[in-house]
Amino acid sequence: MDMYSQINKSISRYVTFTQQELDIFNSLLEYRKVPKKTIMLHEGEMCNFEAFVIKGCVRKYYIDANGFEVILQFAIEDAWVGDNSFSIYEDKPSRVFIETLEDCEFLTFNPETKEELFERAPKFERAFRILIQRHLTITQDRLFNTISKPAMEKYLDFLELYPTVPQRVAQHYIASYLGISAEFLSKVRAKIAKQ
Amino acid sequence: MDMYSQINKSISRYVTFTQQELDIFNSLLEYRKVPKKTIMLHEGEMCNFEAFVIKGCVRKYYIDANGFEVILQFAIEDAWVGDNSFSIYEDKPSRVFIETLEDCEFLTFNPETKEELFERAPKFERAFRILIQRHLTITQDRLFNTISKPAMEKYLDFLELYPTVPQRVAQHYIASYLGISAEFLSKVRAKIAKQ
DNA sequence: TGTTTTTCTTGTCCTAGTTCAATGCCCAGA
DNA sequence: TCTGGGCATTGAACTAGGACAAGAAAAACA
Repeated sequence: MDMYSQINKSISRYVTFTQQELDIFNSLLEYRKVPKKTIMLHEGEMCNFEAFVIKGCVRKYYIDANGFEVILQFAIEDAWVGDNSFSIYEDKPSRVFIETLEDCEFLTFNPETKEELFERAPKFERAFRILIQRHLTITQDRLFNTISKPAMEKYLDFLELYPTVPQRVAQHYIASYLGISAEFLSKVRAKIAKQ
Repeated sequence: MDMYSQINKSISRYVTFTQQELDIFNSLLEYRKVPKKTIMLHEGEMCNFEAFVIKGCVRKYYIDANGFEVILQFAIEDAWVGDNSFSIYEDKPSRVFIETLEDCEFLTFNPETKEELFERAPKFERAFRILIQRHLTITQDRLFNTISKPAMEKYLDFLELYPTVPQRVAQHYIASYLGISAEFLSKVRAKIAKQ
């Protein structure tokens, strides 16, 4: 069981590839090991990678006009991170930060190797389209939750959806993800505890 | 200037197609005219279309547990609407409603014709991937705004981003899009007016 | 044209969530 | 083993925005 079996299984979930296609895929991936607390992408930089998480946990976040962080995504094992925003196509610098929260291992593409992949094995275009579609669905659901649910419900939903994350990251990060203050999350938790 | 020139220009924005490819594209599209106030997709149904708006305005929305509507998208000329959620790939029914707010004209795909398009002209896979990517970026920005900005700022941003929409749709729809109550939006507007 | 229905505004009261500050906690590192 | 710096918790005071109600205005429609 080599390091590619994990990513190959993941990419094959909605599209079936031949061994030859997977070989091309794997040959273009670059392995990267990144220590904890490393900022892999700063706002204002061009994002030159798209990373599949083999092991570890990272967060992707904005910083607003008042210096307030808003976490867009926690990426753990089997997830992809990168500035998968549209700005790449308009050559605009990234608006997000990406930071490791644990020691991490990735398999990564850069814009060139990804292009090469699509040229040599066009079926991957489809797989990545579906991937982004899933990402969009998750983001839309989250927007809906953010708007329409009270803090406690949001937190309980989060626990169900990402049961392993609370044990791995600081609570104030989860608060930031939910769009509530760290203090209030603490109060919500206290309320849940005494029920 | 026929009815396809608009959609062809739009789809060619980030990918260049041959005339032959565009011909395939156009031949698979179906023209649809839908009157105002028509619900084109109900929650619980399978979405069998993806529509490019030639003319008119539609809204896409969720209804939450308390019967409260949350608008996900206003689609006007040159935009695409559909339940472009991931659920299509898992054969799950839609969670959203889609309703025309004006008399509308569309060019539409259904799941079969879209598949046929990808088979006969695979380059479209790429164009639709980029399209979804743009959609994702917009949704992420909106999530960020929803979490981090006060109501007035959200409204002013909306005016800048969609300057024509306020003249076309009822204000309480905009409030729902922004995630604030209709009454409060009215108060925000009053405050802006006397400055 | 008047009538009905929908939309918008304004005011009052109320609550979920914020901000700020104080306290204690839990480790990571010397 | 001590120590200092992030974390979490709790409380008190405050506020942005919500809910409700009533009236005004503007569309829709016949």
